Amino acid sequence: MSYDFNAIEDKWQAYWAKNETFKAENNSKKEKYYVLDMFPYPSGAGLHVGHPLGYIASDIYARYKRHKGFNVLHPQGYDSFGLPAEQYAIQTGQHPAITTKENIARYREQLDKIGFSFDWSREVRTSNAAYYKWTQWIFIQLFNSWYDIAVNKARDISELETIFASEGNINVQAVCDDDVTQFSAKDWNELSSKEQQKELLKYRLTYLAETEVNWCPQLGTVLANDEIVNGVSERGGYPVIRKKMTQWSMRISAYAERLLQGLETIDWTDSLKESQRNWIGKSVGASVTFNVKGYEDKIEVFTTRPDTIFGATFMTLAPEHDLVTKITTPEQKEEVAIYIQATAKRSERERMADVKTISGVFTGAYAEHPFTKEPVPIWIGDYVLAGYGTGAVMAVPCGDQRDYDFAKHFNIPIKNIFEGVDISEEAFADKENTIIANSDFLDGLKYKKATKTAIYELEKLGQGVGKTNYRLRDAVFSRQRYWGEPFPVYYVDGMPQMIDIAHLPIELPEVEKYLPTETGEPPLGRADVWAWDTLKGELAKNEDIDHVNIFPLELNTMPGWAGSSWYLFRYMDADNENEFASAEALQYWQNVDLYIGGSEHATGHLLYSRFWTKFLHDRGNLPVDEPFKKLINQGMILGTSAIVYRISGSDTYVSKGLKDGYETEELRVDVSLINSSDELDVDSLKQWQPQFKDADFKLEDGKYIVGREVEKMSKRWFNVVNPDDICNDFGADTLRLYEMFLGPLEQAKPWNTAGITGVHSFLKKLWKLYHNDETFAVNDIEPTKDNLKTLHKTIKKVEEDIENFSFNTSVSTFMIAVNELTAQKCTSRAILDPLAVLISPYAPHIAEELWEKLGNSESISTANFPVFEEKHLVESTKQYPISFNGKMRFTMELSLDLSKDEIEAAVMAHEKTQQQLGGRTPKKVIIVPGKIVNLVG
RNA sequence: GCUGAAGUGGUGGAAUUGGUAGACACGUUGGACUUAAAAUCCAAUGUCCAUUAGGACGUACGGGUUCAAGUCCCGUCUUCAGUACCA
Repeated sequence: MSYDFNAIEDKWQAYWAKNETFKAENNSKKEKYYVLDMFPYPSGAGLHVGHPLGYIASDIYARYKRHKGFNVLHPQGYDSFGLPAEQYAIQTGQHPAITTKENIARYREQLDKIGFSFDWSREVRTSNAAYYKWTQWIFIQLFNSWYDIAVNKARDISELETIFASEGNINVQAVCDDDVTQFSAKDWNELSSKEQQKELLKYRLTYLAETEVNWCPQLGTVLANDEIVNGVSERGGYPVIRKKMTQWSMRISAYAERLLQGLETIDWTDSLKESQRNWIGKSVGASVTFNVKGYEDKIEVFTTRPDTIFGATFMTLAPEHDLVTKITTPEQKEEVAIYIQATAKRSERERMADVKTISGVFTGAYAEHPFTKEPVPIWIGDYVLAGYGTGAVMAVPCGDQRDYDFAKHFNIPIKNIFEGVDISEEAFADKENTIIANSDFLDGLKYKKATKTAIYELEKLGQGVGKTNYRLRDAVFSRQRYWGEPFPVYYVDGMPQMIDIAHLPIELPEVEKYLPTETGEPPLGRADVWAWDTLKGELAKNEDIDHVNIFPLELNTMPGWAGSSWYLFRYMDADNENEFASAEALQYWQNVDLYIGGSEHATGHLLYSRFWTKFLHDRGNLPVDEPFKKLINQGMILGTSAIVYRISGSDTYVSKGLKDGYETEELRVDVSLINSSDELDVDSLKQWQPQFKDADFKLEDGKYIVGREVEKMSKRWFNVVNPDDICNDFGADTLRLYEMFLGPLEQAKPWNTAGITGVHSFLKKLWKLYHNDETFAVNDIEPTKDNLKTLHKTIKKVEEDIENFSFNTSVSTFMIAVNELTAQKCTSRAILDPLAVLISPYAPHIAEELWEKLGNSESISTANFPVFEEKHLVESTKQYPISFNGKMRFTMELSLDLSKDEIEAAVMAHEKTQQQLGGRTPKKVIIVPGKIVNLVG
């Protein structure tokens, strides 16, 4: 009876589907455990072997936790809105809804083949109206909220209106737009309704504002900061320009401090937390106001070094700073205009690439130093960024290298305010190891005290205040695209109004042309879309908003991260039509215990979902304020591309070993045409693409050898390996084990099919352990001591491995166990029964099959097992000979099932006995739980 | 530049806390079975010296601590990832 993996896997996948084996119950007395994968974009390319890596790891953990007796929620779904789905639809000329549906069907088929224990009854798709109804609902909640700094949480906007009506905004501490001015209750009540709405918009957590956005003409949309990499769009790599547009924004900046603090409470990797910290970019310092000589205007700067204020010998403004044109003197006007034009021409990317060149120009104007009242020349320089702080700096050349370089370049005086520090070569940026000098009342003080004193004195003058600045910007939330959630918004007299939640969802209309436009006009704005009759008709039923026939709807759509920011909660109660999830479900499942996904979402999805979670928590909609308790980043599986070498200008391809004799160019060819020793199947290549049809090949030793390159797995490099092929040839259990065996979960590693036979033959050996040629060979004889030792050793190691997420070493442990038990000719049920349990999280199909043959009625996947619970004494005594001062001595290692305290007590007793007997005591005893290392004389 | 991670055989990678470095697997070599191949099984496989017995050297490099270092400390080099004029 051979190991027929295809039949076994089909059988059990059908069984699991039919019996809904992995359906999680919302009402359970068991302890809950929530294991989640980052849900995929259903792109047209389908899954490659890299995608399931994280899913396999989470599946092992989910299955393990079920065995441990937990009620495990392990759902899956699709992030089906957003740019990738739409780009694919554009390429294939089909409607995104159709391609998305097809892609999802394909993904599902591929996922099912691998045997995941997903609870598909809870599947979510962000592009389903039943789902995005609640995305729209959350948007409305954000619109109806403001952030109260006094209580440090979001509150209902109606409460703010009440405050305004009774006392104005004088006592309100809120996160709001910069241009908010003070008003009294009387002022407020005298405002027109429209003016009041305008004012409230400055406080709402999602608001409409004319902002400088990152506009990508090729994609026809704006992009968030995290969607731009090195100055070009993350998707497609197209140029991005700055443009002013009226856009919806999310006031995530209100949560900057809490997003930072919350990192302390969650179990994520340090590098990921560090990325979020950098992205939030907290810096503590002071805001200082400089008066401009001859003008009423003031220049506000942010500095982290108010202690160095006496070293400020000039100021630098960003070329885009509002005051530049106003304060520039007539003599400098031309020079300044030329400079501004030149910098505007340089793209963001060029500016970033070229940080060495120092450029700037003097405005001719002077500010006044707040303390010395001396004139401070005002310069413009593109090293000052308009987007950070106030777009202006007080330049302290002695303490900041950039200011120093700028000053040297333009011969601006440098004043040394550090005692005994040489600044003739470079600035002195060290805060800690110096004393301030030449600084009036700051003389003789150290950094800390000087900072405090400077802020105190500035506050006394009314020219400064201690301030904490964050790099985190509010997130632009509008996209000029078709394939996204419509906003539940219409406009009356230019002011946004929320559509009543009774009318949700606002469904995305069917359109003929969904391509983006280069001008920024949203696709929904095209005339043909005004067949949006369903919506209009629906809205018209409500007399209050009958005027949607006259007043326009919001035509932008939401960005890709909208739906993914809260999907984890929808899984808890996926079919609920009345709430995004019921209070009971949310209370029971709380949040995700284990989240596995790629690190590329560090500053996007993972930050936004934390933000929405905190917001919904503030508004009483969630019991938790962090979405993901523990997070693991799986490393990427890379492809190994195959390269052929074409002799330039010819149709002749030369084998790798001969290529140095020619001038060649490299072409990538499909990796499936290559065998395990890098030899190319020339005939298949000729079939593969027309360009190779009549090609000649220069062989070495009768073979064409290709070059190899490890790079990202991608269709365009022809290096994609499809998991379906692996499942067909070796089985899903082999694929699962092999992906784990490849190396540590979190590490990037190239896919290489070479080693897969080792894992596959392990499964065959496992099968043979339970079978004697044609018959099932397990019996009820007593296990031997060796049998038990092998089993218990394996249980201990596998449990440790799973808890530590070192799945790769478990596979080795299984191999050793099977080899040992085979050598021991073990046929005892008492061993082979628990062994099947142990392997089942990794290789569930074969485990189920063996488990059934063992005569068990219940599915191995649903039963709880004591095997992971037992504590066992592992008897292993090793002796290591070591050399100590020229004499042979021994160390002894004992593995005991005792706590650390118990071991300590035992060692003390041992020492005492040894002393009483006059024997030698150990020189050193190292104790760790479960083990003693005992150095004896 | 800064931050983080890492550097171990021909290859992927093991080695909880300092305690037999190279588990396990791939590959390679030899053997068994077979008419043959595949499959399967067995043996060898860090490097060097030695016929053997055995010995020397070995975890990027240079130092240090220790009875004992892949692991800890100091310095250097390299690679990968993230980030970047953040005032």
